[in-house]
Amino acid sequence: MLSTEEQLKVISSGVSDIIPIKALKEKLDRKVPLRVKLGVDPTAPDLHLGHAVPLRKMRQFQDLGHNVVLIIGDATALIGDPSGRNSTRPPLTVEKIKENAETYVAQAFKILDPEKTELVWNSEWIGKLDYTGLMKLTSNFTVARILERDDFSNRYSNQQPIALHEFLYPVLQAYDSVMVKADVEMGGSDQLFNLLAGRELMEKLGMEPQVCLTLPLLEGTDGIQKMSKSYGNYVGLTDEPADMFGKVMSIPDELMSKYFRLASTIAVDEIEQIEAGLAAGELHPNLMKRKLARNIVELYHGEQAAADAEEAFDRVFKKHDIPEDIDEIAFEFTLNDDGLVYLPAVMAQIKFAQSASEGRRLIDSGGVKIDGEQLEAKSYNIEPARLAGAVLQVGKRKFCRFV
RNA sequence: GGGCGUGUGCCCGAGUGGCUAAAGGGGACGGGCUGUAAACCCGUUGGCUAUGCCUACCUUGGUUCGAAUCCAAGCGCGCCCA
Repeated sequence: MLSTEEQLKVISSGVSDIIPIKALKEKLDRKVPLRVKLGVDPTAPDLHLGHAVPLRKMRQFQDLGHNVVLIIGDATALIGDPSGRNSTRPPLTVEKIKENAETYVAQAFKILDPEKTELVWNSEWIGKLDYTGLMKLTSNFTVARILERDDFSNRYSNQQPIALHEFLYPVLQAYDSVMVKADVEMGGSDQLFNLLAGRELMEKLGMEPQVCLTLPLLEGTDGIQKMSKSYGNYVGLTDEPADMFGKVMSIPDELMSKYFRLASTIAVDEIEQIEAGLAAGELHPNLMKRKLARNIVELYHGEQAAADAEEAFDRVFKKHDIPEDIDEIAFEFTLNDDGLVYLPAVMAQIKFAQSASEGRRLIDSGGVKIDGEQLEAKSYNIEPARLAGAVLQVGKRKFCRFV
């Protein structure tokens, strides 16, 4: 095992807080593998790089020789985490939870080392809690303590309802920590309250309290809002290699370092060199972003796919060529009275434009090419011979070949 | 239960009888510049083979030659009183 100092360097890379850092040092000094806990809500079946952040951090712990406990919160999912919410979440059905959990685990093991992962469902112990148990458990927390939490106090003062069972969420999450005897629990920075509740409960029950490690939220490809499916700025773990590469390339430069630290497998020492090189202007941002993109694609799709994705990227965006693999579309052209094809309608039908009107506008603004040749404004009607077997390009990234 | 206010395009938001397919901003998209980054510049942003036609300002009905704009009811949201 590496020295405490060396381990801390890796562990603290990219994190937003470790509370208390001193306790973590003491734990590491014992040279005994730690139990690192991450609880996940089986609510989001399609994971993206934002979800991968805590998983990556878990993997780093594993690589340092520690063990991780991944808790599927199937019991707590019935409540729904109130973190960052201003209203009660609708409860999930049991079947849906199972289904989500399965996809989650499948994707999570692309990152985690299965050998060093203990996978548990918290219904195992929460489901066994009886009335007496629940009373004992909840008596460890006061209403005032729970109400301190921002989400709750805001809702309370804004006269928005807080259902009684929502108070149980932090309590049960804390109970998870007790049951798995966690040394470290990690979560997003919005999870701090829940993590601290675990620390508090363990202490009350006479256990050594866990260390809370929070990770920053990862911004999406727009560089502004947190990565989320609903903002359309996410990089999905199951995205096609070429897409994934392109999306990573499109993140703002300022975000590179964060992505390196939170989403890539590149070693901390090397990241520090890259950061220094970029700051000094010795390394070109584009090359470094490529490195990042390649590494991330490699992680989820393998080396070959990453190399192919980069090549395809260059082809289209550097050489302005047509990509190798284009969707081939068997399309029956309908001819108008002049024996021509009305292209805007075709574009709408193959979803390259929202409507024929938009298709017309795209043509007028020079965004449409046939076999690489830009169409002039108002040239809506095309000879069928020109389209047969030709490649239609709309904008920078939409291609198809008519067959 | 009572009183008041509010509802506009993807989002915010102006408009308060005809000049409104609806100002302005954001976002998005297209073009230019580039490193598919950022910044910046230009353009587009309801539908329709289209110098015009059609559908649109919560819903339904009404007033009017004419309504996003006035009236009524309903629905949603918000505030105040009980």
